[in-house]
Amino acid sequence: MSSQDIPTAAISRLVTYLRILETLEQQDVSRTSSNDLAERAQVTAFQVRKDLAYFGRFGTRGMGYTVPLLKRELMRVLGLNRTWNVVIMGVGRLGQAIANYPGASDYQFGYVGLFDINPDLVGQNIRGLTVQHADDLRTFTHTTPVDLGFLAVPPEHAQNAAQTLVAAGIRGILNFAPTIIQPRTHPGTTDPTEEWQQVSVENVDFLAGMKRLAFYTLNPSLRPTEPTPSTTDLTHPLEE
Amino acid sequence: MSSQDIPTAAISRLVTYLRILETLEQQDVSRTSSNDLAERAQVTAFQVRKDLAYFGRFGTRGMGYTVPLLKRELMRVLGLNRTWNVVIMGVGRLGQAIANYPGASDYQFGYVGLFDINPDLVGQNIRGLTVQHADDLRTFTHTTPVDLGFLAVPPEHAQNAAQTLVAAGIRGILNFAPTIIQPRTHPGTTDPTEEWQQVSVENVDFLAGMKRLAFYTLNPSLRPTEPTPSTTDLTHPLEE
DNA sequence: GGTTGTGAAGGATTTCACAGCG
DNA sequence: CGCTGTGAAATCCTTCACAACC
Repeated sequence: MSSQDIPTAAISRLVTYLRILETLEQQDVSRTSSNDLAERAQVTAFQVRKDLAYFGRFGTRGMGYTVPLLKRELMRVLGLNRTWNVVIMGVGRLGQAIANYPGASDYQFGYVGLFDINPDLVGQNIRGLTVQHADDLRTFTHTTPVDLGFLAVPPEHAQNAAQTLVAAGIRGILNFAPTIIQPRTHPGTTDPTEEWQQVSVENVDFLAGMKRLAFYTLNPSLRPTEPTPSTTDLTHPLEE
Repeated sequence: MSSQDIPTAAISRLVTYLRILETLEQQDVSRTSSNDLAERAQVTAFQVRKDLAYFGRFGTRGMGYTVPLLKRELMRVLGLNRTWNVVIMGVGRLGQAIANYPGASDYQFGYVGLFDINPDLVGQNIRGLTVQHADDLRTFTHTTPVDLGFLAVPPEHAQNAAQTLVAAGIRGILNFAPTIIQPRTHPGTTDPTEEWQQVSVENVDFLAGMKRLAFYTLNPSLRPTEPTPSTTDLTHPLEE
């Protein structure tokens, strides 16, 4: 009950709220409300308020939320007000697409190194960075602090590549490979290794998304229903 | 209580189980168990059995599951034993990366059309397909049946592009843009339009994953804990 | 003996109603 | 008077224990 009482879904929603606030800010909207955010994020207003309440009190009763203020607070909560040094492991087609994707450079995410095991790629220059051999990652992290590793290798190499990242001291992995990274060095081992203990892995899985979509397109009735509180809190449940 | 009682998380896990079964089949492993699947998928064996039970009885008591049989059943459940005609809306860098990503062509997902509104791209040939103008999608669907649309346009065009897909009769959208697609034609409208009623949207969101990773790397204590039932069902809670 | 399939218990998340405050 | 913040209720999902069966 002590730690670990913030639902992971809440974190995903915070990212969504932040995105909405950025859009509002661009449109010079200065104020918003839990109802407005809820509608745009496709959740209930209760949910918005509860999610925010996990991290503090950011609104003004009777008034709502100030867009720039709430945006700043959410960025702080999510850790987006600092710089993040990122290496990409695997610079084939996928890794290069990631390196070139615009938007990652917002929020001070910066690519500081590109690594691969393919001799044809090592030495090549991509986006101003020279591709280095994966074996040199460990030495690299001695001179350059690296916070996150983006894993874009073929699925059969993903576990090994992840181990290379962890061995180099990297504690956050964004896994693009369609496979599950096991938090242990040796497949048989049951207890996670000490250094794996602190590693966070997030998955971005195109193929899985495709398959989920196939299922829900075939079975629309099993689709989770989007909440539709008519604009207001659904006070006046019925007239009485 | 009748429909809509299968957790969405269960569907994601089925995709994972299927992937594990494919790996096992490649390694000529013919049998598995809920314990084995659980360990590989990083869930509990209870969870595996419950997830499968939503869709049928696929195992043999005392024996476990037959890999090819369970694989076939999961493919059927997920709708992966039929062909899916896909169009890509938006063939900039991201859309082209998607078109070239290997693995999508498994399971009979096939790209039948590429669409964009950029005159520089329209007419170009990519992977054997000629890029067409988005305005021609509707006519296109009259001659070629299209099941799914992959949305890879810049976020500010995503809502419009989604509407084009839906207007053309497409009922499944895989959204790669970092934005939420509203299931309605006009922003103000509260009731989803008739045709949007049946549309399924799945999101594949690289930037959101990056931000969630930042949060959990900064707050490892809030990370959801992976279940670790020692290999067996955790019978013998303690010796007694 | 071993492993699945499942109703029931337990826990976690979401929904709610309203107190609290500008 | 309006909208947030929040303990309590309701719901949903996961875990469990064990019956069923090979």
